[in-house]
Formats: sequence, C-alpha cells, structure tokens
Amino acid sequence: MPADERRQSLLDVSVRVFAQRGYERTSVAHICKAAGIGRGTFYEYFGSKHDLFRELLGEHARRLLERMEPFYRKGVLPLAGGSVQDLVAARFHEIFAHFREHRDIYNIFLREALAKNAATGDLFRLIQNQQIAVVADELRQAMAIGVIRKFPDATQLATFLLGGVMHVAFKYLIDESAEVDLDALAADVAAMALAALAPAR
Amino acid sequence: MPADERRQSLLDVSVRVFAQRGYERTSVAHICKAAGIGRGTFYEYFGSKHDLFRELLGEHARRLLERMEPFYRKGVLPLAGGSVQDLVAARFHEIFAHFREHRDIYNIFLREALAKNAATGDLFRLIQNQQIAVVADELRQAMAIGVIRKFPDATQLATFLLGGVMHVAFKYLIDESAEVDLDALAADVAAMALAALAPAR
Amino acid sequence: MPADERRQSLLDVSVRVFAQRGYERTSVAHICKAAGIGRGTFYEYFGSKHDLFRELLGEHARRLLERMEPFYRKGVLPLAGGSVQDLVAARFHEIFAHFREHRDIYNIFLREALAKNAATGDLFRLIQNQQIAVVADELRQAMAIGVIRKFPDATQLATFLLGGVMHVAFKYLIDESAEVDLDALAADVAAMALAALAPAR
Amino acid sequence: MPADERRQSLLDVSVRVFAQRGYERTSVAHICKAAGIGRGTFYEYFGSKHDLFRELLGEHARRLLERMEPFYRKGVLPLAGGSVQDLVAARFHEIFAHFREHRDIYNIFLREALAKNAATGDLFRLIQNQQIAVVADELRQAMAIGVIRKFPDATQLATFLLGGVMHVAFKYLIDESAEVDLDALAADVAAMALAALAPAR
DNA sequence: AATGAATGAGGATTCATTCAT
DNA sequence: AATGAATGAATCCTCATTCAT
Repeated sequence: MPADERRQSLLDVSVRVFAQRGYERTSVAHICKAAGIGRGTFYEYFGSKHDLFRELLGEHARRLLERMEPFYRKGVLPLAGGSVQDLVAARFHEIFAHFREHRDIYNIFLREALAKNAATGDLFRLIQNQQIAVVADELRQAMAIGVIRKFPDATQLATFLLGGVMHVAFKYLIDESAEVDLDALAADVAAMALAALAPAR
Repeated sequence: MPADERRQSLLDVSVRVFAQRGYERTSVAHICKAAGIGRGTFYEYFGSKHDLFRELLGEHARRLLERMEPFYRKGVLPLAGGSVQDLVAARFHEIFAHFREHRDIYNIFLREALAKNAATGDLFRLIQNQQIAVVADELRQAMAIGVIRKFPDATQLATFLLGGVMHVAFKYLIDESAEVDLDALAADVAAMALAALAPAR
Repeated sequence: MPADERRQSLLDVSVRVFAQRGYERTSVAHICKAAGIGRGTFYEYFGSKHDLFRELLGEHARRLLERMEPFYRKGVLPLAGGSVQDLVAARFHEIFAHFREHRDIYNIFLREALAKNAATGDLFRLIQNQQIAVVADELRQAMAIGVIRKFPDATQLATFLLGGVMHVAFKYLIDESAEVDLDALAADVAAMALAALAPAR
Repeated sequence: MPADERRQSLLDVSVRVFAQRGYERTSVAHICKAAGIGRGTFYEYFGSKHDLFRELLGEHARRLLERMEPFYRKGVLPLAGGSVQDLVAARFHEIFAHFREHRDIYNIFLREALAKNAATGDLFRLIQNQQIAVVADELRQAMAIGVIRKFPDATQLATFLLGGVMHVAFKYLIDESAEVDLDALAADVAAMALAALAPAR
C-alpha cells in the first residue's frame, strides 16, 4: 500500500480505537491489528504512539475549525431573508450533526484535556476558544440589530450557550445505546435558546 | 494505625493522586508512596487497584448527592421572602463553590465517564441525572408561579442550564493557573441566566 | 535475599557479563539470568540498565583509586632501605596484579571511554590522570635524589611509562587464552624500565 | 552511480558513522541516510551489516599495514647519514601523524578488539604484532651497532615503547576537543624515549 | 541499479499482584 | 497489622533483513 494511504489508514483506524479504549488502554498492537499490519510497520509512519496521537488531534483540530469556519461565517447576520428562528435552528442542527459525526474525536479530546496533557489541553482550549469567539461575534451583531436581547458580556454568553448545547448533546451522545432523533433534539434546543434570547416584546 | 483510619487515609490520598495523574497513569506504588505505606499493605485493605477506585467513586458519589440534596431542596420555591435574583445568585454561587471544592473528583468522574467504564459511567450518569432532576423540578415550580418564562420541557431546560454553568466553570477551572474570582463569576452568570429566563415583561 | 545482598550480587554478576559481551550486547535478561532472578526484580534495584552501569563504573573507580592510593603513597621514596630495583619491581608487580584482578572492569572502562560516553569517558580520564599524577610525583622525587636520570617533563614521562606497562599487560591480558606468568612478566618489564631510567653511570 | 563507486562510498561513509556511534549503536538506516541511499540498496552491495563491517576492517587493516610497511622498512638502519636523534624523531612524528589521520579506524579497531569479536580481535592482534615485530627488528639492529643500550628481549621492549607512544597519543587524541601540537608532542616524546634508550655514556 | 514498504524477533521497562516473614 | 522482595505478563520501540516493483 502506498505510504500516504497507509498513513491515513492508520490515522483513521486509530481514532476509532482510541475513542473505544482511551489513549492509555490502547496499545500499539491494538492499532496495528485493527489496521491489519505488523507492529513494526507502525513505526515506519509514526515515531511513537504519542506522535500519532498528537498528529491525530492536530489534524482533527484543523479539520474541525475549517469546517466550523464557513458555517459560522456563512453570512447570516444581518439577516438576509430568513427568520431568526430558522437561523438558530440551522445552527443548532449543524452543531448536533457535528457532534454525532465527530463523537469519537470529541471524546478523545475532552478526555485528554481533562487529563491535563499540556499539549492536548492547549489544543482543546484553542478550539473551544475559537468556537466561543465566533459565536460571541455573531451574538454581538445580533444584539446590535436588536434580533436578540442585549447582554453585557457576549463572550460569557457564548460560553454559556455553547456549554448548554454541548451538555444536551453529551447527555445523549455519551452512550451509544441511547439513539435519539438528533433533528428533533436540535429543533427543541434551538427553540429553547431562542426563547431565552428573544428580545422583550 | 487502626485499620479504619488507614483505609480512609488511602481513599483520601488516592483521590489526589488519581486526579493528578489519571487512573491509568497512577500505579499502586504511587498511592502507597503518597500514603507512606509499603506496597504489600495496600492489598490488606483493598483487593485490587480497581477495587479501591470503585469504592472511591462510590463513596464520593454518595457524599456528593447527599450534600447536593439539602441544598436543592432547601425549600426555596415558592419564594419565601428573597427575590428571584437572590435565589439564582445563591444557587450559582453554590454550584461554582462546589466545583472548586470537588474539582479533583469531578475530573476523575468525567474522565472515567468518557472512558466508558461501564460501572463508572453509570454512576456518573446517575449523579448527573439527579442534579438535572432537582433543577428541573425547581424550574417547573418557578414556571408554575410565573417567576420565569414558560418552557415546554423542563428537563431539557435544566440540562441546558446546568451545561451552560458547567461550561463556564470548566473554562476557568480546568487549568489551575487561571485563578478567577469565583464569586464575581457566579454573580455574572446568574445575572445572565436570569435575564434569559426572565418572563416577558 | 536481603536487598543489600541482592544489589551487590547484581553489581558483581554484571561486571562479568558486561566484560564478556560488552554493554550493548548485554541485555537485562542476560544479567538477570546470570544472577538467577526474574527480569522484573532487576528494576527493584536499579532504575535502568544504564543506571546499574554507571553505578558499577563509579563504584569500581572509587575502589580502584582507593586501592591505588596507599600503594603509590606507601612511602617508598626517598628510599628507606630497599634498592631502586626492588621498588620498581614491586610497583610493576602490583600494577600487573591489579590488571589481572580487574581485567573485566578495565576492559569495560576502556571500551566505554573509546565509545565516548561522556560520563564514562570523564571517569576514565579522571582515573588515568590520577594514576599518572602519582607516578609523576614519584618520578620527580626519584630524579631529585638522583635515583633515576633527569627528564624535563615528569608527567609526560609517567604517561609514557604507564602506557608502556599497560600495553605489555594488554597484549597478554586482552585474550584470556594466553595465560602468562605475570610475576615473571612484571620482573622483566621492571628490569627493562629500570635500565631505561637508570642514571648515566 | 556505478556499482564500484557506490560500494566504496558506503565503505567510506560507514567508517565515520561507526567511529562516531560504535558498531552496535549504528543502524543500517544510519549508514544509508549518511550515504544518501534507500535502505534496500544497502543489501545490493553487502550481504549484511556485519559483512560491511568485516570488509571495512579488512580493507583498512590492509591499507594500514601497507602504509606502515615501507615506512618501517625504509632502510634506516644501519644508519645511513642521519643521527639516531633524527631517526627516532621522524618515527614518532610519523606514528603520531598516523594516529591523527586514522583516529576513526583505530577507535573502531580498539573497541572491537576489546569487545572480543573473534574475527576483529584476531585482525587487531595481527596488526599490533606486525607493528611490534618491525620495531623489535629495528631495535635489534640498533642494539647490534651500539646505537642504543642492550636489552634482553627486543620484542618486549618494542611492545613497551609502542605502548608508551600510543598512550601519550591516546591521552590527547581520545577527546577531539583537546587540540594539541602533534609535531611538538612527537618531538618531546622522541627526546624522552631517546634519553631512555641511550647507551651509557 | 534502486528502493521503500513490511515485518518479527528482541530488548528495555512498568506494574499489579503474591507471599513468606 | 505490615511489608518488601519477587515476578511475569504486557507494552513501547528498534532494527536487520526481505521482497515486489
């Protein structure tokens, strides 16, 4: 198999294995078995288990931010044609979908951030802060045009909101058994947030 | 040292060590050294490293719920004398304080829940759900007497709110360096939530 | 077995194994097998293979210098009663005996010094220089009282002489097969050096 | 690149790498990287890492002896026109120069001889003995014509002398940092040896 | 003539756990 | 009640070597 492919395959496979077993409990042998290669081959592509891990997180962090970017920037505000309702609903739907899709990597990230792996923690915080920043930015615009009520600290509000969303998502996503209609959930949470932010009539 | 004391000391010591290094990276030797005992002694008190861990989580879960219980139940609603503002402020302050105090055990819990340790995950979810349940209960009462706006699903709202609070708390508590005035933070977040929940004028 | 004993036994055993196979080609398993213990036990006593090695060299360096010290200082010069002949003969005999006894450790030392292990090389040079220093000191005294001819640089002469001795010793000691009458060899070399150093009649 | 050239380039490159890192710590990958070839290519030219090593030592041994040969045989004794002083001085200078030039290969040789690699050790001893033999031969001639004092065992004397020279050389050559005026050193050592060997006036 | 992908054997190290004292 | 000596299974990693292209 060409080097690029093999490398990618290792990255892909290891996300699953790490998410399933956690970094510590995952041995290089586990990954190699899952990838269908000999143990030695692993080290042709990555200097160490931890190197792979770092690269994996880095890569996903980049992808994550890239994918978030256009979504947050997608124009949106000031409102072109759609209603605030549609907007918020779309946003929450997207966030939930994202969660579902990247459940594994989120799990890994969170776990390592909690474990205070210096490098990983920094990366995690970077992502978090960027997400918060773009949402805060939007909220500021929304407040400016009076679509939502005015709050004194947009960043804190963004933190609060994202936390709420994540928590709801977590509760349903942390265990794979509880399969939920994410679309409905997104709609519900959006409605709720909308009500909370709605300007006084 | 009497057996009971020694046992308790081991539990106390291991919380710190586990929080610092994580379950996997903590060896029995680490715990024994921190507790100042020989490695053999450990097994006089606990059948295995994992046994100690289970017991530790169980014990803290019990304590946690016990301590939460009276606080949530403390009566509160319908409002005796204090304003809604005071109430919410008090609540958030308490939650933040709780975070700070039990940072270690929260960290352990969260990490293990994410690691999908069947037993630990269940415990974690139990705690989480109980917290959500009591908050949801209160919210329902508050809606009933019109102190806050009406929302269709109180449980989801509670989840959302607790998530928001936790997220703000996390952002500041995850790294020990960023020392923050928790009292001020609690006040800010309370104000924000209050505004969000306030009934239409 | 008591810890002290085991520790010492490991040090003793490993000298032989290292000398036989060289540091690199000696595995911890080799040492453990030679010492009759399990592989894990090794790490109860030494942090790593290299730690053991360092300690081993350090310990022998200390012993070596200690044992050399009184020998070189044994008074000797200015000549009490014995002749120069006796003195030099005794000295060379001792050096040869020392070689034979510590053949292994000399081998290890020299090899590592050549391998430019920073730490080991420094140790080796220290020993060498000390040996040279004491011999140079004696030579200076001997020149002063006219027992040997005068040379301009005592240190260089000492280096030269010790090198000569070591080289002869090496030639016979490097391979274990060639068993030689060391006493006779010492006497021969002593006579030779003596003739070389003898003052002009 | 033509096969012959590549082969030679591999030999040349590997001397440096082996001298720097030692045989054991040098991997085929190291050599290939230093030579700028793929790992597979190596085995087109040498059957194994050890094969290369053997060939390398053999080649250098041959060169070494060849270069020594004419020098030692260069006639010299009985004295044509020059003085004994000039002769000995020239000899020592040459030996020192040789050391400096072949520091790497000497290092490898010595290390392997000490490591008791059967094959390498034999080779090393062969070289050593040949050097000793030619010097002994010369000494015998010198004694015969009364240029130096008479010693009973010319071989042992040669061993002693070469050892002395090598030791002085070693002391300065073992670490690359201590840059020394080799010419001056050679002159000093020559004067010293000369004085030691000079016949009684 | 060249190579890079693949690998398994081997070596250092960690660690939960046992057991005799 | 305490312990420390002992261990083997498990894990990360290296590396000489093979082979299809």
